[in-house]
Amino acid sequence: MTAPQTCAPRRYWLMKNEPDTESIDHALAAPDATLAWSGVRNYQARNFMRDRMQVGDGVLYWHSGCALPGIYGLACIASAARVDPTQFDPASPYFDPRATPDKPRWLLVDVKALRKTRPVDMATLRADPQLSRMQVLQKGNRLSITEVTPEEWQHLCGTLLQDAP
DNA sequence: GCCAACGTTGGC
DNA sequence: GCCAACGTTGGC
Repeated sequence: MTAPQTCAPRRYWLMKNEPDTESIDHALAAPDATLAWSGVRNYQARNFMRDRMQVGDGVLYWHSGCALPGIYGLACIASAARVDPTQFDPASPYFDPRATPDKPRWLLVDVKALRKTRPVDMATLRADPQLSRMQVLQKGNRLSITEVTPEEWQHLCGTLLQDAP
């Protein structure tokens, strides 16, 4: 017999962003250190936001498309999923002509940056046997949002993401 | 800039 | 509903 799920367990996420314009530094400098995570155009990632994310979930803030992709900060989910307005904006690179306000296709969440970490790149992650199953390390992974297990999160926080000695 | 992997599209 | 072609992602 399990306890009633009045309070669902916290989950953990890895969220990729381009550091040119939306680095952990940009996020920390934003009002309330919070960014609207717009531009997700993949159904699986959208469904994570819609179905599984909850306010307070932990986030590994990942920089991608840069010299050294990896974890650069810690953040948390700061809002429920809501309609991503960039899908309706013809001037936006994320414009989706098939989306209408009546039938929106894409969602976003607010992400609140908490702090920078030391950079932890993919080679470092791969060198840790306890992290070998992280989705971001799997061949062919292209998802910009992946779920991190509580074990991976705890392990990371206890080792690689601790402040330098 | 390359290219493997994967998602999406659209003809049938 | 199949599946080939195409586009995109993102590490390298």
